[in-house]
Amino acid sequence: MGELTPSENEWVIMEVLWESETPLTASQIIEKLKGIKEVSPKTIRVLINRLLKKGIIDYTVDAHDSRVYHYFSVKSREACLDEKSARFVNSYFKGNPLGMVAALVENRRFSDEQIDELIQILKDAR
Amino acid sequence: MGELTPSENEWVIMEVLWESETPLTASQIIEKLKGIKEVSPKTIRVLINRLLKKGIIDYTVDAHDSRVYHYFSVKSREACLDEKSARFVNSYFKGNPLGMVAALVENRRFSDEQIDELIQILKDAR
DNA sequence: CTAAACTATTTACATATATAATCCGATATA
DNA sequence: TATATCGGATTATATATGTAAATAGTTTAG
Repeated sequence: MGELTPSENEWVIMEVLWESETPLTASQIIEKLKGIKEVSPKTIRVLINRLLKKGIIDYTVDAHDSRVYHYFSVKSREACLDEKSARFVNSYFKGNPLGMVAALVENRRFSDEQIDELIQILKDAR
Repeated sequence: MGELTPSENEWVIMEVLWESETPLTASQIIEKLKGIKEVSPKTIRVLINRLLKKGIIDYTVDAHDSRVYHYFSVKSREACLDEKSARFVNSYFKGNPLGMVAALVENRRFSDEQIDELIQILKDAR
């Protein structure tokens, strides 16, 4: 059935749902994406359906207004990120995450402050 | 014209070319992939053509045997990795590479030895 | 010389993805 | 009440990708 993780554009919707405390209607999602993502409401609804089909989100129906769906994420951001990252590192860094970080450092993707922060994170992880 | 970087499967071929000192014929590439990647020679030739079309590789013709192409990479592994990583981090970590590393650490993707190694890499980068 | 084998090119087909329009039923408004 | 609107579902189209067969030209083995 293909990928179990959100595609790049589906991810934009997931961010909205992951941020929200409560389930959101399609209209609410569309509203929150105004300005952030220039994409047609029609497209957003299709993406929502694909996420449903993938089992990454689900919805509830309000007893009062049963014709509107309230969507919520079933899969956590952490789980999705972990899958995405694992696949990425496997495909392009021979499964070695250290190679990825080394490349980021090499390409100066981190500021000095971030490097310090990272060193701290790593020390804490030991 | 779409992506300028190799797709996941195209990447497998790129690894072979990046490793090689000299340009390789399709047959040589196929030979090197024996055992590593279980994919039809037909498929490999299609992937080679797509890489050509993307401008990621090119070929030369041997004066003696002009009907055989010798393929070589035009784009470095580093450049491709940098593009891939930038896009990945932008899409899934809001452009913050630190978030990615933090997630990898969080998920225990590094051994203690690797963590030490990383700390060293980071210190050297400062 | 003819047929088998090899090289590159073209075509094919299924799935994934980005993007959006159409359709259909319900509702709200003129 | 008639119509415009809104929500969800379905259909559509183009590109990217994985995967491989068909085609055609050249070469080499028999």
